[in-house]
Amino acid sequence: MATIYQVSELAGVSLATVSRVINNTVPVREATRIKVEAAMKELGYRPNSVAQSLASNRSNSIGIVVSELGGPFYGELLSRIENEFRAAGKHVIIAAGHSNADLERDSIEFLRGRNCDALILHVEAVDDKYLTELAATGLPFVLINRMVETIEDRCITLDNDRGGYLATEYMLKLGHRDIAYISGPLWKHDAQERYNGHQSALTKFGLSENKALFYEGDFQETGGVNGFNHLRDHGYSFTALVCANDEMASGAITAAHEAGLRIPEEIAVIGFDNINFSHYTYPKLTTIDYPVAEIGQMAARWVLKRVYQRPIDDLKAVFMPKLIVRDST
Amino acid sequence: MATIYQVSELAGVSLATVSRVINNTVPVREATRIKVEAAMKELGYRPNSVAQSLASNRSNSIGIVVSELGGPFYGELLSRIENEFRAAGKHVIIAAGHSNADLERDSIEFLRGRNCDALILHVEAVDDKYLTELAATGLPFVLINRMVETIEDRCITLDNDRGGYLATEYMLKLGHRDIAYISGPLWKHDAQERYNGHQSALTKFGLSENKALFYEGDFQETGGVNGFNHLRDHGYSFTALVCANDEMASGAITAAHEAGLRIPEEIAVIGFDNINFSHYTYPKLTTIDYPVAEIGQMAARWVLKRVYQRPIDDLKAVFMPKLIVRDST
DNA sequence: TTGAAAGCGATACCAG
DNA sequence: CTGGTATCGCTTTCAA
Repeated sequence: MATIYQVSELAGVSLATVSRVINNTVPVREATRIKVEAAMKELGYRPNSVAQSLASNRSNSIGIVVSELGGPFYGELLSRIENEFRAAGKHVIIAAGHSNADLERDSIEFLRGRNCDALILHVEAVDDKYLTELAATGLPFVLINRMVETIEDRCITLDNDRGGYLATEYMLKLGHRDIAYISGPLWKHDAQERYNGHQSALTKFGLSENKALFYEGDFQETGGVNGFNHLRDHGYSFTALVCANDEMASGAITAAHEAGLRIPEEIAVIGFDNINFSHYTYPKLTTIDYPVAEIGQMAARWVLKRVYQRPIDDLKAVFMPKLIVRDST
Repeated sequence: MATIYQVSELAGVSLATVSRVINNTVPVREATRIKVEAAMKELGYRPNSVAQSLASNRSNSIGIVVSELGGPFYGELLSRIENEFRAAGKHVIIAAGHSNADLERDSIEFLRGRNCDALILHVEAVDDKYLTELAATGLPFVLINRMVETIEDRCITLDNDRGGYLATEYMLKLGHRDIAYISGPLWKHDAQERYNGHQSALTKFGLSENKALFYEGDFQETGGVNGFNHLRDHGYSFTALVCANDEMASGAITAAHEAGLRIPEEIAVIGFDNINFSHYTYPKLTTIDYPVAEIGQMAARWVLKRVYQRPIDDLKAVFMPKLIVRDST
């Protein structure tokens, strides 16, 4: 692989000049530029990005930590982020945190070690203190789907509370009064917030929550299945089921089918997230839209603006969920 | 951020020695190692991986090109690959090729520019010639889900032909004779192979293909919807539908529901890939299993063995698809 | 076992 | 506008 030195030699200019035409930072005489470009072409030269990073102290890479690489939710998120950065000539390094504090910390350290210019984090297990201290180190990063007061300006969130409210409110408006709720793990911020929203809606309608109609799931499909069965076995009867995400809703629908119940006639079901496959279910799932793509894009723009000084004006920090009515309610 | 130089100073040893304890390449006296480690700890030292890469001409990063970052298929693939490398202290840089030759080439060039030690490619649009030449440059890479004879030893594939055969054979064994087929874009190797398998099965059973029962889709859900409607409008009637992937099968099922048809009583449907969400459908989708996780793992191991000389014995090149019977047939 | 010193391939400041 | 040169942080001979 040709080096900048060989190019400068072939072009008969100094090494510094070649660097200039590569980065076209300062003006270079047209004739010189042409000579250099010809030389680069002839040698098939491509700058060594590692050397560039070392010299400039910029890696042009952004680290991303998400819980899982698989899964429709993260897929879409990553996809959008990659797109945005790719267009800007940056690239992403991705690591999985698996919703586990140690692994999340590991991933973050790992990425820091790769000299990422910035990080985009979707971490659930590390505590606020860790993140606050991380911010104090000067490492630029954005936090997705989580609000930490001390570093509020780095948070891009969805109003999960509102989403939870919307879901249950919709059921209430349809006339349901016995509404079961399958939650995500309550130690996760978003699960807790969605649940809060659910409770608010009940309160708003003058109802008090029936604990027998609550189940704490795991945000996975099996959680939906188990939750549904548990509620049917141990709980009061209910005509509506609110699930804290689509995977669990899908599981619940499967379980309902197996129990021979008709949806939505006998039980109405609503999910949350509006993942790509939420309409694979039958009947198609009514859900709350989580604008992942937009949030991913915004996170990328935050970095572009704050770290790379790109001129971007509107940085939006809080996104609003939206009710998507389909056939399961 | 502390540098190796500061560590060496604090520890009272030479810079070279510090490097040795970091990489524990050559023996270092126990006492020395302890001094150095203490110094590293005190300074909160973490090696600068960029500098390491430049000096060693090793980036410890593996580039991956897939068609889309979203989507259940690639998600699982990436997830497994990341896992495997993470455990080996390597990391992945991911780029999307979007099934487009220019973008795929771009992605590859981009990754080469980042000095990846190796590449794992799931590319569909670039031609064999390009890949062959790429191999000739000395860049180590594995090709997933595609066989290019000239670089056969770098290919890890699924026997798509066999998979297509299995799907149709199963329908035939169930007694179906009017079997419609919704294919992927035929310019894609895997789509073509799966289709070939379908034809072989028909032939094997002494049937000739009815072109009116063929539709070329796009591997997306809408392709399944359109395909189904097209076949119903323009084709002969059929009792079974073979789809070249699960997304299209899901679309077809939706369309069938809308047409008021019962599955599998009136139309049996089978998919291909066995993506995570293939059982979200109702009835649950019968399909052909594509062992993505294993293939991802194998690709990672290929790299670990070939590029990083890790002792790994069994490198398997061709994987076999498997019939997964659920409720849609 | 350890140290000294020569790179790795760029960037960027300082002159000219 | 262009050239010279120090520098980035670490790896890797070569000697000692």
